[in-house]
Amino acid sequence: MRKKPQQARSRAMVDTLIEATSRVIAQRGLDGTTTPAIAEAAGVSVGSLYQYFDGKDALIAALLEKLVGDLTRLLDTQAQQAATMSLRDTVKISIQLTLTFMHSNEGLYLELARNWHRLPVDRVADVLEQYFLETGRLYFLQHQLEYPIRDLPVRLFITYNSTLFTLMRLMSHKGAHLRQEEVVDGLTDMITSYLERGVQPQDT
Amino acid sequence: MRKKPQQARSRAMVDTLIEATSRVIAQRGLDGTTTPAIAEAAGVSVGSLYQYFDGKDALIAALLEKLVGDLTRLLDTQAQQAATMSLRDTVKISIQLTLTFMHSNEGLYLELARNWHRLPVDRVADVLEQYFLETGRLYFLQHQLEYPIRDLPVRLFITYNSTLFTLMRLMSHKGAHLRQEEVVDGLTDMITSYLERGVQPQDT
Amino acid sequence: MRKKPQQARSRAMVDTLIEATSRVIAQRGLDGTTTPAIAEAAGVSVGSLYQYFDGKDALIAALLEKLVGDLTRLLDTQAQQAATMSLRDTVKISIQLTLTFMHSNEGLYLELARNWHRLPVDRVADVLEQYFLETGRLYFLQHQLEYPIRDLPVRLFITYNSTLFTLMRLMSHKGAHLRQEEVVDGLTDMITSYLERGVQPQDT
Amino acid sequence: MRKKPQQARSRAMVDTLIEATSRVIAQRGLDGTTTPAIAEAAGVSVGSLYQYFDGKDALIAALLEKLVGDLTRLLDTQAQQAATMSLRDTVKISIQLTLTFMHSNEGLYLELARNWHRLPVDRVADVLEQYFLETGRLYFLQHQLEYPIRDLPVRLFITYNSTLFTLMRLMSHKGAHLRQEEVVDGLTDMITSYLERGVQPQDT
DNA sequence: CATGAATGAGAGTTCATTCAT
DNA sequence: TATGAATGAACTCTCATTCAT
Repeated sequence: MRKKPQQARSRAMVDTLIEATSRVIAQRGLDGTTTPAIAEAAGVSVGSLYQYFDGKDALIAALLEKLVGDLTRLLDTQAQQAATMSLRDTVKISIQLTLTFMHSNEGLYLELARNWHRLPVDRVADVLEQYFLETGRLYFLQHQLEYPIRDLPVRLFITYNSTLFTLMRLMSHKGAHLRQEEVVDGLTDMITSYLERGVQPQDT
Repeated sequence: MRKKPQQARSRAMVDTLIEATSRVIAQRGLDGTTTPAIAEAAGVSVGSLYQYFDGKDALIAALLEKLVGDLTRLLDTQAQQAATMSLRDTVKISIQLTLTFMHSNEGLYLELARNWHRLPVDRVADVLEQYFLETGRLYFLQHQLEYPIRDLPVRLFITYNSTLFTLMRLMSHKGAHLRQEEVVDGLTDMITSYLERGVQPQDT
Repeated sequence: MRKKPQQARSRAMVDTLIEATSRVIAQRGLDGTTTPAIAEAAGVSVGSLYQYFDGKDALIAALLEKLVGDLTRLLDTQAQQAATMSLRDTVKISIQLTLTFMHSNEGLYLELARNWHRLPVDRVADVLEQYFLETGRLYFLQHQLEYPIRDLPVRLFITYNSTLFTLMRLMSHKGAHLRQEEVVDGLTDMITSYLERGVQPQDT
Repeated sequence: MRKKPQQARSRAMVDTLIEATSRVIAQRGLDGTTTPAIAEAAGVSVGSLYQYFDGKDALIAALLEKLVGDLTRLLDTQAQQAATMSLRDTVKISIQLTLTFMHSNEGLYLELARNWHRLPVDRVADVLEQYFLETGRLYFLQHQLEYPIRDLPVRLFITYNSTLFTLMRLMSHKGAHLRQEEVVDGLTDMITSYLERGVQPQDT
């Protein structure tokens, strides 16, 4: 960001620009996200964009940073609730939440997820991983499972990538011959039982 | 395609161009794949490119079409062998094969997989699905399992997308703190047990 | 200049801006001298810049005007001393003074000299010419030379341009294979003897 | 240069572009020399410019390179003639030649000389220096002067910079109160006698 | 058929200047 | 009067595509 927003309308402009970037990405795709398009969507001149951001990439990075914040807040709430439920319910609700999330904002997050390899997603990935680790920890505390899950990092890596991309593909399906609910249930089943198998048997 | 390659020379040209496209995508990424770059890699003029293809998209479509063919041949062989093995072995070998495949051709297929949403991948997805369905059918025949698996399409959709994208993410990891073998084993475990649970109990 | 600085505050602002312009030119070169850069260097908003100056060019013109003043004062002192010395010493000291001058202020004057053709330098040139004419006049008075030098304007034009640009080139040399002292001595020699040859022989 | 000109019209294009650059620099100054202006002057699209040159700088570099060639040819001829004349005549003719040169091509070379510090002029400077050294060598051979001039590099540096910039300033003078001929004669006088003083007295 | 020169729309970016606050 | 947000013309450069040779 080039300028520290010192006036009230500056902060508004920053938000407007990030918001415009969201809309453009959602509506025109990442490839159609050009500086003119963003400026137009924000109802602002190109110059203004460069007053506040070093360029297109910086703008997208800021959007992702904002996403990190939003996600953190969302997941923090979620993690609390998750701990009180069964593993299966926790998993299912997480999957449904992800699906809802990806549908929100005109599919913005879907488009971002699709293009993960072209974006600075490390921070986002960290937040997600953190969420899963924390959720797991709380879950085990709650359920009095003494030993932590075996190979937790690997299991998390596999499960959240499987979830994310399977849902992504599901949403992209044109001739949706697959019912959304079935896929969610299938994923829930697959992941729950996989995670359960990682739970160490307690000593007797 | 503008002209049917009726002469040997023409077919050679078409192949050369597709092959050049592969190399450029592998080496410079999909975004770096420009028509001049392809023409140069093919040792041919841009004009010739347009003699045989309607443009860049048509060329990439042709490359994917060729990939469909290659994949079909590869998987046909694979399907035969798979039928004789246990489900777990079948799954594991499929995953390993996928990994090898993605590493081959200088990472061409990895780059294609990453950019699936920008490419006409429907035909490729169909072939993969077909393979899994066929493999499943043969497997059940071989193992005398009377009833087909429950919700087979859903299970296949979930498993191959999970596999594909988890491996894709694994290969893209820079600070690879995850051991490849562990992830393959984890995926194998998750998928095998998920599929097994879809097998209908036989009437007694 | 838009407003006559009638208040002390205003005059201070004008000076601050001109001083900031100096620094920016010296540090970033004339091409890198932008209005935002000047405003920032002055610790002032761009708006204020335009309160006191019609624009960038006006600011630079004001800087040159200030330079005219500084130069006048500097040279006035110099002219006094010069009159008491031999022609050779006068010339040498002038050259050395020019060199020192160009090195001062982080090379500001060197950068201005390099870009003379893009700047309103007429006034500066006039002052320099005036100095040389006055110095000459005093010199001849002092040394009881009845007749003025022949073609004085031409000789001055040639000598001060030769000095200025030769020194400028000397300072810009990267692989300085020429010793500064040698060049100063060479110039001194060339100019002194050229000027001497302009001195009219006195009637006897 | 991006492309080796393989077709005849390619070479023509390269020449056209360099020639257009010349005209634009001469007519609009170096600051007004933009890629659109060059393309327009060449009657060509911007794209073509980038087919043959890496950008504006490369184009200007090519122009200077051409200048090096032209200059070399011009000076080679000159050097031959110079050797047969007196030192004074040689100097005078060189100065007049420089003046003519700077006036030619609508003042192109004047504008280039003015902006020497922003251009890659090393090659040009080398050629000039080479010319002076060679001319000197031939001159001394011709006139049977046994010993070479003292401090030749310094004297050349001083004389050609003095000449170049004094003439440059002369040409830029608006209210030309100085007669061109006078300045040329003055320079000739100054330089000739300066060089002569560098000639070593022969042993007797 | 093959060539590669030529095109030009459009992208990213900068900065002198204006003007509402 | 001071501010700095906003502007937009202009610039450099890219690349898919066309078409004369």
